[in-house]
Amino acid sequence: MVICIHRKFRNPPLPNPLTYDAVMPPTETRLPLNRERIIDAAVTYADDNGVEELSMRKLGAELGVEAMSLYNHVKNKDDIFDGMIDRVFASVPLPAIDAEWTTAIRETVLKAMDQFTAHPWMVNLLMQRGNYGNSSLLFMDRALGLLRNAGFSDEDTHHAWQMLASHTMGYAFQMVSGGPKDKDWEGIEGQLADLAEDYPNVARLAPYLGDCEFAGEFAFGLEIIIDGLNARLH
Amino acid sequence: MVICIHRKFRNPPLPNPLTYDAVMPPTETRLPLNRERIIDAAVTYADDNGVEELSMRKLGAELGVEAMSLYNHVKNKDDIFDGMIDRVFASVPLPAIDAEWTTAIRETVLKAMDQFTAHPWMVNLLMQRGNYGNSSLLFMDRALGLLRNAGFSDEDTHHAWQMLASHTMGYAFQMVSGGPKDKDWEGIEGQLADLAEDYPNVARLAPYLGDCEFAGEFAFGLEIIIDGLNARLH
DNA sequence: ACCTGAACACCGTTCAAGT
DNA sequence: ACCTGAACACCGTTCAAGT
Repeated sequence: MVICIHRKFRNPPLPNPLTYDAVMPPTETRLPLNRERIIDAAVTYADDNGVEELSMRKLGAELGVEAMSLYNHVKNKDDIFDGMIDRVFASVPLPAIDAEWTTAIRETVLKAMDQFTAHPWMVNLLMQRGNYGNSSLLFMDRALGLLRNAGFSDEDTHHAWQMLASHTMGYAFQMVSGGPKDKDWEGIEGQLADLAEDYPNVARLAPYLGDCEFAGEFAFGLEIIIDGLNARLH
Repeated sequence: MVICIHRKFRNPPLPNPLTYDAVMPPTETRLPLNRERIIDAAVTYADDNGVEELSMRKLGAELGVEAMSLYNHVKNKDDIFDGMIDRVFASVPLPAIDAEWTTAIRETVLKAMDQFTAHPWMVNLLMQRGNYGNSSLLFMDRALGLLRNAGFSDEDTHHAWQMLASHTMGYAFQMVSGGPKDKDWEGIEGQLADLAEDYPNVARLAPYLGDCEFAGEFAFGLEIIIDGLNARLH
């Protein structure tokens, strides 16, 4: 959760005013608003409540400020979204550019997926905003360099990266789009049982679709892709 | 574009009232509103203007009706979204369940991709709504049956399908998320030239990233995946 | 049965006004 | 320089009222 000192001055005093005054004297605890704090709060809020719940007014409240104040530090809501995307990309460790490519790319892709699952709104934002921030460019540059150094041609480097990115985004997508939103899974499963004669294969594979132990699935496909690319390299 | 007869009665008369009266006598041309017509209009509107532009009020206007009338035939906006998704899935030809699996699955996946590119909003909606409508279930059931009949175990069938679906959604995703939205491509390319020393690999591969002849890319990866899956089958 | 206007509780964003 | 209140032009959705 975002720690919001500012806000406390607008609310009733804390249970123990002595500790309160001692720990945070009003004048210096009022840390100034800035872009970084806004992005931080937005990421946290989206993690906790979903991006679709994020609004300028709520974000302002979270920071103890009116919505309109945000516009002094941020261009608009899309700018905040771009900042959130960049923040996530910045948290993915960059691949060593001259390592053995199969293990290095596997590691990198798995780390990226970790971040995408940790921030389920990421894939959504990426789709509507694109990914041309500094962090994403740097990340991409390193990955391309790794593939190039491994011996892929320019064209095949692009092919390989596109394929790895698609696999990653595709799985992240499936994870996020997950289940039906409004209807409960109970209803769906009951429906599946009822309609087993209409969709026999879906019904039989429902257990796999349901629990969907995700990491294993993703790694399975990743190996096939890496193997295929490696075969084409030699 | 949606043909909207109803609306004409709220607007100034057509240039030639004689033809007008002859062709469409007011009483019977007023085709009643229903779910299907609403979904139709929504698909067309989203194709033309993007989903983010679609609102109940605009959709109503498109149909010559107030926004509130829509609620007589549709639960809410999400219900419309679900209808749109189902409509697209219904337009993908189902795979023959007992054909040779590699050619059949390739054909099916490519046809699905055709629809995803024809309706760029599809991937977006799918992500926020899930895909458990009748058409998508039927489509999925056939695909799973095809893989099962080819000899895959239940578990491998699920793996294979998940992988193919991820590849498809991932590429569709990349296509949709395409370029940066606000900033113009000019600016980005100029920036890339300026920052060639920061992102040398991105800069060198920019031509591939830019034009991105999409279908070839997608097919390239699809072959690798099909080959890999086939190897694991035998 | 179907459509409507008015209303409610929200949005993102602008702008003049405050300190 | 930073924050604010009021306002604007939009949302999705409900509901009582019309036919």
